Amino acid sequence: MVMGSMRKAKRSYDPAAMRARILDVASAAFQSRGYHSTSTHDIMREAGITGGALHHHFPTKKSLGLAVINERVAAAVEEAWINPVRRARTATDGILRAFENIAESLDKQGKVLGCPLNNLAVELSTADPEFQAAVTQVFQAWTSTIAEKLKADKSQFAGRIKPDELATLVVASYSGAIALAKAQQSSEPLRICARQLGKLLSGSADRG
Amino acid sequence: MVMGSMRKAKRSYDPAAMRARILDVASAAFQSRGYHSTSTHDIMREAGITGGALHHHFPTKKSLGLAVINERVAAAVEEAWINPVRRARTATDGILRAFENIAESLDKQGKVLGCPLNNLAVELSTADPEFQAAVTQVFQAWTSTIAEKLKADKSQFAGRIKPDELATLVVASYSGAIALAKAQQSSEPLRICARQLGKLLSGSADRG
DNA sequence: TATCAAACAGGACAACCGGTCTGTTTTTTG
DNA sequence: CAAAAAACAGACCGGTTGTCCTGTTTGATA
Repeated sequence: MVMGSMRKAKRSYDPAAMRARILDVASAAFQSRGYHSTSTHDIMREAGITGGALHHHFPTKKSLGLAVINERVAAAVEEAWINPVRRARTATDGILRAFENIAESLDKQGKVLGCPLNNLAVELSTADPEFQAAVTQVFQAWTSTIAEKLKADKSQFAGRIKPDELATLVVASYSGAIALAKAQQSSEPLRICARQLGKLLSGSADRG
Repeated sequence: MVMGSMRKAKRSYDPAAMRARILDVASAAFQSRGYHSTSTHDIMREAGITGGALHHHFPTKKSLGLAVINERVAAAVEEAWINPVRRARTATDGILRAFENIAESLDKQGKVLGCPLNNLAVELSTADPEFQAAVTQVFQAWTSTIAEKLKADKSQFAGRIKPDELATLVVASYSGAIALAKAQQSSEPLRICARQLGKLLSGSADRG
């Protein structure tokens, strides 16, 4: 070990970047290993930071978990579902494309880690009221966006279907499908559910 | 503290009952708190046993977890889904009744703890291959039973629908619905999904 | 430039975790 | 009925966990 040439890396003193790096590492770790199986020391090591830095930005592990849900997980749901559905031509189109896009990205990756929201929802909902509230809020935004798009679709005349209920089924089907996908490490459940869901969505348009 | 009148409870030396009690406590604890959040000491204390007894029947925590999945969780799925669906008049009838029965039992209980299979599937599938295999097997038995019932239904003429795919959607919808129910601590998502799913199931019968 | 708070570094700690070990009691076996 | 095996009791251990504490360095402020 040559010590003479080793200089300590200077501190960057960029609190925003530090906080972002912690959230990056934490959200990735929580998704792949889960909240309880990830220790604060794991996060410190993977992020290359010390306990002081972690404690400064997130005094407790719980506060870090809440920040991951409110900032990273919410943003992920927005990118994968909320924005695509809003921009889509029709609700059905946006929903089925979201399924397909996620299924494709799963095939590209080696492992199926599951939906970050669903993972934390199942693990932490009953563990803590604050976690539950944070998770519920993201689910709510997700569901209501789909419901709004369904209402906006001109092909569905008012009263024939219940957009809020149909949106709930879509979210539930996706969450369950990705849970199945995680269990059998395959994207097939996602594609299967998309196909079957498509029948209901197209059927609702002309039958109600 | 009066010690003179205290007698040590005699050992029962009933290994089957001891093993059953451990599985009772463990499966209940795993469902309400999750696998990783439940310590072996928790189980020992709640079951009123010592480390020696626990280690004798289940040398490792993992072996206990596998036994819970293979014996208790599998049995729970059989009782709540597999047997009711087999005995039902039609597949649609059995499926919707299973949703409704579970929703009712959730209302009776104070808390929504989620589906024991789904909980452990999400928490442990990526953590260990043996857990994944055990979970997948239960999912498989569940799905194939529904698919078989769908095939047996005379109202669905052959080729019009894909029973295996429809069964996957049913299981996924239920798993996701109960995840939503757990998140918002309400049985509503379950009832909503049952209603929406009913449209697809009845529609499949006469339209395909 | 002196002052002060924010932003880290890094060690320490009590509690806890899963697993092991030795010993004792009961049942089963030969 | 002796011997062996099974079924426990209960203490113990090394490693890990989340959190806290004391410094030190930097940027903001006045």
